[in-house]
Amino acid sequence: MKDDSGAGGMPANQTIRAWAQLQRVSRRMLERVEGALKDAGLPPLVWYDVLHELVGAGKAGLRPGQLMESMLLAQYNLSRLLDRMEKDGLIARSAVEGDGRAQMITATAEGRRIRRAMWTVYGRQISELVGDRLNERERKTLSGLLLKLRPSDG
Amino acid sequence: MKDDSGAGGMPANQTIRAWAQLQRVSRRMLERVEGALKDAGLPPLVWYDVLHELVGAGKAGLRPGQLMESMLLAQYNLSRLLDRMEKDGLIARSAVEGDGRAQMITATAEGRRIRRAMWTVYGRQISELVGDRLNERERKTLSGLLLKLRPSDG
DNA sequence: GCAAGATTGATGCAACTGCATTGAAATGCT
DNA sequence: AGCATTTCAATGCAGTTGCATCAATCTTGC
Repeated sequence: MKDDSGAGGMPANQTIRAWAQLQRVSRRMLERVEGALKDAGLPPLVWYDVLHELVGAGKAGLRPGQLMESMLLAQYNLSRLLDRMEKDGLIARSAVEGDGRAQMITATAEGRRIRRAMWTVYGRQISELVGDRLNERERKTLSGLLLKLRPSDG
Repeated sequence: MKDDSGAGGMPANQTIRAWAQLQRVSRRMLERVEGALKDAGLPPLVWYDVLHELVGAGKAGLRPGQLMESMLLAQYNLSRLLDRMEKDGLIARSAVEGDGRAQMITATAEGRRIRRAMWTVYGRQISELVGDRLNERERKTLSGLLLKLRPSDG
């Protein structure tokens, strides 16, 4: 152990403070973004993430399992999220050749349209919340620290 | 504007990355903590926060409004959270002399006991997730950056 | 004193989440 | 081939959250 209590002990005050701030700030920013989307009459942020992944994946679309991984979303949760998005016509489910269990998810034209509309709101929020508050060096530093904090998969 | 797109424009890639990482990491860490509490048969993290505030407030307790502010919790949400905690005997509501609308929330002995039990799990998680991954200088840097990110109240 | 408005907290309802389980299809083993 | 196991996705149910609204009490201005 180098300076804190070390593995297994109780955290130092500075550690607790960093943790608490991280949670508070992250949550507050998220609320801001969700609020801005709602004010614009747009769907919640998680819809954007799905659409973003799907558009990035191209015409073939993605398997739910892939979305699960990239979005850190539970299986049952994703399943129902896709239900809602399908009902709203933003995504389509299609069967997979050669595997009757599997399915392919793609974004519809309307889904792509909504994604663009969401980005005008979402992107502006990110600019206001992060871009306008941290300069490039600070953003890099932050990214680096967050990378270290990424929980291990174990 | 100094280096990013400036107020109103769309965010630079580095900005988006910092934002996305912040959200991902924060969420993953939160899931870890919630999971650890659940594995230990303990209540969710928000219960800890309530108990922590109440214990910190001393014998007199706190008004729901004060809890709301310190916890960034919506009123209706807090109201029902307190219902559950009261039902489990961890907090008590009492009338306020001279204001029939108001109430005072205090932690019961059982509530204080549960808080301690939760802290053994929660504190260990914070150590593992933050203390063991960032040294003191890094934690300070992170805190400083997060302070800058704190959304304004406007 | 009393009506209008503000404040404090609760609640009906719809949407969402977490957990466990199920159903259906594929794979592996013999 | 035949049956157990694994994989993929959906679902029943209980708990939680968000939103709007309500009910009770207090405050203000007259």
